[in-house]
Amino acid sequence: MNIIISNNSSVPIYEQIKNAIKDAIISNELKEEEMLPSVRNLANDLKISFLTVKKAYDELEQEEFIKTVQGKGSFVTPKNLEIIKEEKLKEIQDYIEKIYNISKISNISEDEIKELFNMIFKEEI
Amino acid sequence: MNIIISNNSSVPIYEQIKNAIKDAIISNELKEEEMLPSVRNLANDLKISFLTVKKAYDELEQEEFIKTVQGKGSFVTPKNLEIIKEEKLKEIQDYIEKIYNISKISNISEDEIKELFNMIFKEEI
DNA sequence: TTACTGTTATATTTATAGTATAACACTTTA
DNA sequence: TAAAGTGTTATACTATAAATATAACAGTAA
Repeated sequence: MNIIISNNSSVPIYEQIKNAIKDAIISNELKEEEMLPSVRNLANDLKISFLTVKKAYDELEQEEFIKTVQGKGSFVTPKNLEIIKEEKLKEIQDYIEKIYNISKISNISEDEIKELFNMIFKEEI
Repeated sequence: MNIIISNNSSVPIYEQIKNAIKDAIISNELKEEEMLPSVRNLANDLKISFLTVKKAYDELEQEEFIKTVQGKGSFVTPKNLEIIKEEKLKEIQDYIEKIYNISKISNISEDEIKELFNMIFKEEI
């Protein structure tokens, strides 16, 4: 698994790790029941403290993306893909609502937004 | 002008003020050359330190939304509305790109997104 | 037993947000 | 010119979150 973190980002390192692992799970790069890197290994690779990795793993466990067992390691939770998809649809909905609010305040038409939308979605086929 | 701030928000107070004033300028609630509340007045109204308001005003000045003159006050910069609109379109574009990335990773179809989009944009007419 | 896993506790560093206070400087108006 | 309103600056302080360092502890598997 390829995790890239940035020190300069305003996003905390543990959040960056969380997001990278979530994405890997959702895209099936990390499969169900698969073991994640150990907190110490990942910490060494990323040149950060293992406590930072642990924080990321702890939160991923709370959100039920992974399951950690002392002495064994952390593993991807077998999860209903539909549930994850619902969560992602919710995220997209939030973004669309933000776009909606900007458009209302700035007097930007729905057509202009659709144009942008089509541009971004078509440009890579 | 009506500014509502929240202490609990993870968004810093000075950012909340910035956003509220930007929105007021963009929606023309605050018109060109109009004077903003003084740092002390706004600070009193919001029950916060005037330094927090000043920080918001300083950044708004850097972004050229307002112009501050010592001894006089802060005023809305006369600004090409097209430039502001371009900035807002850029913001929308960024959100659409985020949506695009989520959809790629999560295998969510363009049609599903369009459906959400139409739902949100149509529901308030 | 050894070498992996994760866990916990304590302390420290760093950066950011926000506050408090006081003194100072410019502008307007009576 | 004085007063009252603007903004400015400097210093110090508090609170919080993020991240680290270190060390000791505990479970698992070969």
